[in-house]
Amino acid sequence: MSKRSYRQFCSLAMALDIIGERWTLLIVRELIEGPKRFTDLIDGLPGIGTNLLSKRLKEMESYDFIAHRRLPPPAASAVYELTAVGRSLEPVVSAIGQWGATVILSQRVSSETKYFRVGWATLAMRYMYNEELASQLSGTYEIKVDDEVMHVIVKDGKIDPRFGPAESADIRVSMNLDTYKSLLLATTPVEELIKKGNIVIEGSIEEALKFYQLFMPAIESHFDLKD
Amino acid sequence: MSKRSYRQFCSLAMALDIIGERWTLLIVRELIEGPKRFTDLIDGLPGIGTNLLSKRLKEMESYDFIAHRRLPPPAASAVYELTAVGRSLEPVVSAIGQWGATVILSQRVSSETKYFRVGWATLAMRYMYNEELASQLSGTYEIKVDDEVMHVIVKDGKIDPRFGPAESADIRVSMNLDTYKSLLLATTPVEELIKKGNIVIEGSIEEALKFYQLFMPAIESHFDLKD
DNA sequence: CGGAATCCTCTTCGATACTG
DNA sequence: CAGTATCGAAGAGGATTCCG
Repeated sequence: MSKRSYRQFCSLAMALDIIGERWTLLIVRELIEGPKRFTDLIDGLPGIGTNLLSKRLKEMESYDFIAHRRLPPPAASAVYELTAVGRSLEPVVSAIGQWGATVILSQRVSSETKYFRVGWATLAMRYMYNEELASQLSGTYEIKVDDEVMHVIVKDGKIDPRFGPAESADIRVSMNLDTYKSLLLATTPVEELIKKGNIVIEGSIEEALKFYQLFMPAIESHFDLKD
Repeated sequence: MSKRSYRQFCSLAMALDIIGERWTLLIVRELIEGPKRFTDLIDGLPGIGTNLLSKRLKEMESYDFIAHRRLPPPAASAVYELTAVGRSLEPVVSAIGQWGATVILSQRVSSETKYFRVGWATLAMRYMYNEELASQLSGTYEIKVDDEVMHVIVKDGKIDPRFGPAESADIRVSMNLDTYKSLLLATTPVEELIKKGNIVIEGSIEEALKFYQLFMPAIESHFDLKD
């Protein structure tokens, strides 16, 4: 056995020995949303292969940053969930995610990203939004990408992005994945996407645009990266 | 060719496509210290193998987060250095490093870490020290671990850790790697290490202990992680 | 000597098939 | 549904060689 290791007495290297393996941080991302079953994880990690997921889960459990728990009788299934140590990885996920957002935007690296889950967007929103702008806005916004739905509750300068449809939304927008990509990569102006009908909005367009602005700072900030 | 990719439209996954490969973040760590030559990098990355380092450097150059520059005639060697995009990875390195420090401490994962470079410590100090305590201290502290030397200039609540000996140090401490490990992992009380002569101090012991306190918060904070 | 290419072995990954 | 078993493909790592 004897896991692969950098064998360096350095907190970065030792951390990477633990969380630097392929898929590990993506599993953490999935579990930040909440406890999940094995198959839920498979669905959120397209391409992983059941054997590797199984192996990673065991490693992560041995490091005590996830726990394998059997739910009480009614829903007699087993779930994986983050422990306190696992949750302490949120700043790491957030730092990498933010770096990714700005760099990907600055390089327009859309590549051929085949997969998308709306849960990934809810997580990203949580660390990408502009608090100051959020305090000037309030309401419930429902967003549909392809056939997945999420909604965001904006209130008192905070946002609460959630998976699934809203009970009562002030505004509903829907689009397909390609449109969503051009929206986030800022390859096409929003206004144009709306005019062309690629984005369908139920409710006030102005409010929808304001909502979009909440996530624009990241989109702008890539200009700072130029040498 | 066609690099391996998660192919997910998620900033975390896309970032990991770029920086998640083995060794990549450790190369960034090395270059945060400053521009380095190929062989300097090899020395700071024990076990990497020249072919793999070469491959990683090319990848990183293609993503524009490092640059390969030839120095002017006197020192006619080529160096690698971080670009602005590369430097923007510092928060990532810092977040992972901090997580590593606390978790490693909480689990006493010393493992069999064979390698150590004093440059790794200077980097770690930069994001691990307690600013409030630092403001109550000033002076130049020289630290020797095995046969490598560093020094830290503490002034106005800031610290400046550097590679190499100090021109004039107020306090000099020296120890071997094993002692350094028990010091940082807090497996043995400092006082005992000093008494036993494992740590040799030139100058005020009290001042040396105060200096050590600068880096203790991280050592204490692991208790927060218990479930 | 610094840096890169080649060759070879070993481990890890990824996809599918199979089992309780 | 929740994994285990299997196997070909890709990547890692060490040594050696080649080029300047």
